Amino acid sequence: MLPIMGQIRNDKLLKLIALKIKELRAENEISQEDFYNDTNIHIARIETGKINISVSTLHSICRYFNISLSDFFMDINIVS
Amino acid sequence: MLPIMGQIRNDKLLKLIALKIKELRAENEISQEDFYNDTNIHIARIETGKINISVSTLHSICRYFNISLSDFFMDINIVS
DNA sequence: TTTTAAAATGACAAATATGTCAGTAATAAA
DNA sequence: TTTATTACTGACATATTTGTCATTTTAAAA
Repeated sequence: MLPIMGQIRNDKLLKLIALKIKELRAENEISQEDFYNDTNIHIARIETGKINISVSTLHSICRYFNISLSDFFMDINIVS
Repeated sequence: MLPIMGQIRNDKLLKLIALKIKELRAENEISQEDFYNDTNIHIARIETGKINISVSTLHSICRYFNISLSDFFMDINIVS
């Protein structure tokens, strides 16, 4: 039995997700405000890694940037 | 501006996630109860697609099955 | 058909995300 | 340094997930 920690927020993961989203937004030159106006997603608190977003929310973000969820996680590999 | 629907639960996505988890559990011959005992994650309500789980929770599930998040989403591609 | 194991559903409290605004800090341009 | 833009933080109500059990339904085995 692995020492799985259940749903407890995985901060390292959230930080990487935050970074990735920041990158996508930078590449596409979209401001947080633009993003909010287009999606109603308050991305600031996501980009600071404070929020453990749902898969639906992440999916919406990926769709906005035309990237698949699989690609989104491509360079995100957490061990613990 | 795309007709993004914000964080509203994406049922089609949740169904596919549910299926994928079911598959993983079948492949590994783990019962929901075993899974629960090992992870404290109540997977039944996830496998019925009723819950829009967080990325941390999904990450825990993937770790349990030794699969990356990127691989998990490999065959999950939703348009809308 | 009865027993047994597994899956699905339901309930409930506590924690947390989400939607929405407003306000502050940081950065860049004039 | 002032102005303008963008990023970050905080707050609050509402909705939803999560943790935990218990119960019902389904399916498989005896």
